[in-house]
Amino acid sequence: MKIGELAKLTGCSVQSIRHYEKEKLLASLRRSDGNFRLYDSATVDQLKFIKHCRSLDLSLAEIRQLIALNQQPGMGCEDVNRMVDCHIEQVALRINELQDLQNKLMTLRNSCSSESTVKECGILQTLSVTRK
Amino acid sequence: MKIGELAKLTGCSVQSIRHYEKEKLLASLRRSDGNFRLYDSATVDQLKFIKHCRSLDLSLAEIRQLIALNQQPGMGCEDVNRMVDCHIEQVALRINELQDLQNKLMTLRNSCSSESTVKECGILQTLSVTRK
DNA sequence: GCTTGACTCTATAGTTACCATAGAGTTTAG
DNA sequence: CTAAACTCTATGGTAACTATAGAGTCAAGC
Repeated sequence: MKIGELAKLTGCSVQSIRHYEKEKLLASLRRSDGNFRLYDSATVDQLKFIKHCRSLDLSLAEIRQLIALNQQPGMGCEDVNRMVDCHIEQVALRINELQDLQNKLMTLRNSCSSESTVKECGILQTLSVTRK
Repeated sequence: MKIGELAKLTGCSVQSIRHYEKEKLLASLRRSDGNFRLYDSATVDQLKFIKHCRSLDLSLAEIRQLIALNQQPGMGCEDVNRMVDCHIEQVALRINELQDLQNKLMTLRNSCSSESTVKECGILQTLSVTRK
């Protein structure tokens, strides 16, 4: 199977696949006589794994780690748990930041009525004031 | 005042200031004989304005727009209002995305107990399964 | 006068996970 | 046999900086 078919089967773009290969998430496999990448069904599964991880916003570095861990079946999986825990924490932090931001933006928005001119615009005035 | 002092007064890094200049958020002002940038107190205010906007996660392009608008005092400020509204919406969307992500990550995390081995790790298994 | 240190200058590379493009080669269908 | 569709590599772009290199400037102390 060539890269285009793999892309269709997995929903990844052709460039992503080449990118993952460069980043060592996919082994560089055989090439055809004309130097085209050739894949089999195992790659389809691997790529779906990667896609699934990406949908959870895991970084390529983290995914690389998971793949490596996956090849040590006997080891404990605390590292995996830790990674996910850490990720959950990061996301929680980011949500809090954004909620703060949301509040600030709402306050800002309320400082101007729509019929105002730039000169009197409460938003621009607020932004110009030095605070905290 | 040279760039280092401006940086200290505003809490921006020296590089950021140069970056803002390159991005046309600050006018390129006078230079000293030795080609050092020279600033006055007006620049301090301008930079504080920019910093305030950045703390609200407005992009440099949006800030550039606001600065331009600010120079048209007679015009209506609907554009300003629209920009802020749009931003609020974007942030709300992002928060929702992250909350979805949070839920997925929690579910994933619950699929593995800490004492497991890689081979049996519920997380890795879950990630390997093709879904949806 | 000279040196040392602190400061500044420009230009460039790196960050992240790709997307877009150029220019070339390969394969396949008509 | 040719044209379309596909693939290849290499490069540049995204956002808002940070970090670095290598060079120049300036003030103070000896």
